Amino acid sequence: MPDRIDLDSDLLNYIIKNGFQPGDRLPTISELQDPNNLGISVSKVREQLEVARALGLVEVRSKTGTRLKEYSFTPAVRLSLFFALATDLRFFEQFSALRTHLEVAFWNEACARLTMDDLAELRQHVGAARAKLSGQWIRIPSEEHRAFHLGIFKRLDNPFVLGLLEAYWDAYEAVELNRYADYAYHQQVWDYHERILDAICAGDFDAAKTAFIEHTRLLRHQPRMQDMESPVEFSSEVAE
Amino acid sequence: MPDRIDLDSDLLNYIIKNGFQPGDRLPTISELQDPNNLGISVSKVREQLEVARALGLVEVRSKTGTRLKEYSFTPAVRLSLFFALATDLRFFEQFSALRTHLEVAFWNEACARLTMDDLAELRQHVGAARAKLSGQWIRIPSEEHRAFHLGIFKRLDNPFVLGLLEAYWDAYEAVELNRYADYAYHQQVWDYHERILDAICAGDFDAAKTAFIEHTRLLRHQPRMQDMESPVEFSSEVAE
DNA sequence: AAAATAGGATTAATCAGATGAATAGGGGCA
DNA sequence: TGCCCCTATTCATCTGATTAATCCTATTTT
Repeated sequence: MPDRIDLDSDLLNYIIKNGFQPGDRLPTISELQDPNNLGISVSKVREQLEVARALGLVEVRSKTGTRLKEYSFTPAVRLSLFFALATDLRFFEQFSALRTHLEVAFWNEACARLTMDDLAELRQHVGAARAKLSGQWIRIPSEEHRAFHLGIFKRLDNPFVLGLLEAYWDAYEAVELNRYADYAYHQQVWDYHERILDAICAGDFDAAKTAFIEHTRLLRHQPRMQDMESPVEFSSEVAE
Repeated sequence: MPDRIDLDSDLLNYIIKNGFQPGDRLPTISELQDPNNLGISVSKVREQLEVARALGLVEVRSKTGTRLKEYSFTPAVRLSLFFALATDLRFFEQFSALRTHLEVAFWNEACARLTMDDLAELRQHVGAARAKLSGQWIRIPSEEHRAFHLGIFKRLDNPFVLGLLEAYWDAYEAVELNRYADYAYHQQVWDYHERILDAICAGDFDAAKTAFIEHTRLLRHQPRMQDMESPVEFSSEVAE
C-alpha cells in the first residue's frame, strides 16, 4: 500500500484526502480559500481548478459550483496528444501504431464481453453507414466508423485502454478533418467491418482480429482519397 | 492536413501558431499579457501556464522566464494515472495489464533497435542488481528493475508507448513504496532478466518475449514479500 | 588582472480586492 | 398553477501590490 501518492496539487490532494466521490460537489472557490480547506488565494485555487478541468477531473460551472466527474483517462491523453500533433503531424503515425497494437492486444477480451444488444448496436452502425453511401465523396472517418470500433471495446473494463482509443478517434477526426473518400473506398471499409462483426457474432474472435488487422492495412494505404476545401496551414497568419 | 487543431488554451495555441521549438524561451508573463500576444490578464496567463506546466510542456522559472520543453507524453499520463490510483488502487491492475500488452506488442521492434552499447548497459543493470542482493529484504521494484525494462524500449521511436511505460514505473514505485521481497525472490527475478537479455543478445527476440511473459506471471503472484514500516492509509488524518 | 561579492533590476509567485457575467431560486402576477 | 422577473450567489476576469528568487553588473578584494 502506498505511503502517499503526491499529486503535486493542493486541490487534487484535497479531493483525495476528503474522499470526494464522482458526482459530489466541491466547496465553492471562496470556501476553498478558507485556511481549513486549502488556505490559498483565488488565483491559486483557480490555477489548480484549471488543471483539474483540463484533465477532465472536475466540471466547474457558474453558480452550481464544481462537480467531481467520473474518472476518465481520455482528456489527459487527448490534450497532450493534440499538442504533439499540433507541433508535428508525424506524431499521428506513432499514436496510430499504438492504437492498432492496443486493439489487437485487447481484442479477444473485449469481444468476449460484448452482449447481444451490443452486437445489435454494431450491426446498426454498419447499416447506418451503408445507408449513407452513395456516389458522392464522404468524409473519413465517419461517425459510424468511430462508433463501430469504439463499440467493440466499450465493455472492456480498462479505462486506460479505452481512454487511449477514444483519444485516438478524436485525433483522427481532427487530423483528417477535410479528408474525403469515394464510394468504392467506403464500400470496402464497411465490407471489412461487416466481416469483423460476423466473425464476432460467430464467436470466432481470432478471425475477427485477423480481419481487423487486414482492415488497418487498407486504411494505411488510403487509396482514392482527396482533400475537399482548401486546407489551412497551421502556421498561417490567417488561421485565426 | 488538419484545418486547425484547437487546443482549448490560448497559450498552447499561441505556442503552436508562433512556431516555438523545444528549448525556446517564451515571452515573459507581462509580455504575454500584451494584446499583440495573448491579451489576457496575469491570472489567466498563469492558469494556462500552470496547465502547460502540469502537462510537462513548459518549464517556468523565475527570472529565466518560460522555456518550451521537449515533448513527452509521460507527465500527462502520470498525472491522470496518479489521480486515479489515489482514488482507487485497483486502477493499478488495469494499467498494469496495459503495460504488459504494450511491451509484448512492441517487443520485437524495440529489441531490433538496441545497439551493442545498449545491451552492455542492460548487462550492467543485471550486474548492479545482483551485487546488491544479499540476505536482507530489498525494496521492489529496484532502480535497476525499472532501468532494465525501460532500457529495452529506450530506442523505440514512439513517445506514446514510452510515456505509458515510464508512467507505469513511476506508478509502480508510488504504489509499492514499502513493499520488500527477500533474496530468493529477487534472485528469481534477475534470473529471468538475464534470460531475457541473453535471448536478445542472441537475436532471438521471440524467446526473450516468452521469457518476459513468464516473468510477469512471476511478479503477479508476488511470493515472499512483505510491507516494511507501517504503511499509512490515504484517508488518514495524520498523512499530512 | 582575476575572482569574489554585494547591490540593483527583472521576473515569477502569491495575494487581496473589485467588477462583470451567468445562473439558480424565490416571489409576484396573471 | 404556471410564467416571468428580480435578486443573491457564484464563477470569470482583471488590476494592482507585495514578496521572493534569480540574473546581471559594478565594485571591491586579493
